[in-house]
Amino acid sequence: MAEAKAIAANKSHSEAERRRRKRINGHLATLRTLLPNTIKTDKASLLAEAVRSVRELKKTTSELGATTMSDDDNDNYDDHTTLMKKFMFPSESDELNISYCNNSMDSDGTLIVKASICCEDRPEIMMELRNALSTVQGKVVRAEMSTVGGRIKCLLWLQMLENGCKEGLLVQLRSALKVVMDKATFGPQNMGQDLLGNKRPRLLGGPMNYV
Amino acid sequence: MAEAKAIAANKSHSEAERRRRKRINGHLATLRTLLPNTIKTDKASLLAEAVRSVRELKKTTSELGATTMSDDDNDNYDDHTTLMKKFMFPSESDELNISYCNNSMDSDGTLIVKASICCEDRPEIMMELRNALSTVQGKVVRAEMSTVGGRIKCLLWLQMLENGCKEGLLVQLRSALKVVMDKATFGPQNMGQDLLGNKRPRLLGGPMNYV
DNA sequence: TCGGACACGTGACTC
DNA sequence: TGAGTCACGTGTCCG
Repeated sequence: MAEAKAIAANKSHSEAERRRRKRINGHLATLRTLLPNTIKTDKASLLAEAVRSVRELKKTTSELGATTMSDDDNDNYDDHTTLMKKFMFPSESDELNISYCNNSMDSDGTLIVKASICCEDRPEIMMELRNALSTVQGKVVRAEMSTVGGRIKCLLWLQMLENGCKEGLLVQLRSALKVVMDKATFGPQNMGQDLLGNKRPRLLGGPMNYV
Repeated sequence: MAEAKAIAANKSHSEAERRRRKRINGHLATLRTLLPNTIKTDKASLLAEAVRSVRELKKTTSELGATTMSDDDNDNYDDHTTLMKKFMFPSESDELNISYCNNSMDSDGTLIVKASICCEDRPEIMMELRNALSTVQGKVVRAEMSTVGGRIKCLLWLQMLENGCKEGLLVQLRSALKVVMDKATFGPQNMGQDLLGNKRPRLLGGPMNYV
């Protein structure tokens, strides 16, 4: 009796352990298909490669300034639209943010500053941005922009040439961009023409057909 | 004698196995520090999370069109400059590429096409790009640009609204962008003014001081 | 008491 | 042969 019990217990125990191993090895196999250069390596090397890849990919995305997706519990990342929305989409409210970029010390000691502006879109905005940026002692080394529904979001990476008085440069940058942002909403040409129909041409966003 | 041998062999065997387990668990621990939401989960769940993260990060980088870094053996990714160069930098030669974007089927069945153009920079190029794109039945949902040394590289993501005659749209897009690209090099205003000194204002790149 | 998760030592296999 | 890796069953701890 007791012996039969013990045998049955042992059996279920080993079976449970087998299931556990199967789960682990299954994930390992999946990982192997996902990673490159991992066709014939052993388990430990596979995990080392996984660590390396995760580090590299995280670095890439953070350098690009992409929002980390793991911040919430939404697992629905299957369509392009969702990714775009999470990555960089103009929001309904005007926004102006300036921050130092991660790992931004350049080889020659200059600093990369990231600025983002979100406001109403309009055709003159590129020229205005150019004018605004010309007042700042920094060089735009990268830009991204996206528009939807008549609003524009623009990300700018500025290489700050002068190491001295960083704070002053940031203040200048902020106020210069703020002018652009506010003009989009409160500027005269906007107040007038918007009521005539939204037919101004745009570089980005909106059906291009009627331009 | 033989028995002592056998015991010694068993000992080294179990020690080797112990080392192996230690290596594996070490990588697992590293992975645990790298991944979020993995403070108190078991080994299998950790690996599942790793799989999820790798998939997500790969998707993010591929959507952004970043070059996969694993393609070569250069491990020196420590500075911003290197990353930028690998990601997107204007090259010396004019380039025009059009391709379908990975995972680009949008929820409403439209297609995302990625176009990249690299040519000489000039202030009118934004306006010219806008004009060129207005001739194509597609909507620019995202753009990235970067300039250095008087050259510009521009990445465009276009959402193709019409499913029919895709190829025709791509041909139109290509020829429209080619006009912009070639005008930068061979256009009249370039031929003339370049010799007068390169003082034309630029939105991106180049010292902004003298604008 | 069960069931899950882990580390351990061992037999089998490969180079 | 010897050193490495793997799957397995088992002992142990925890909720």
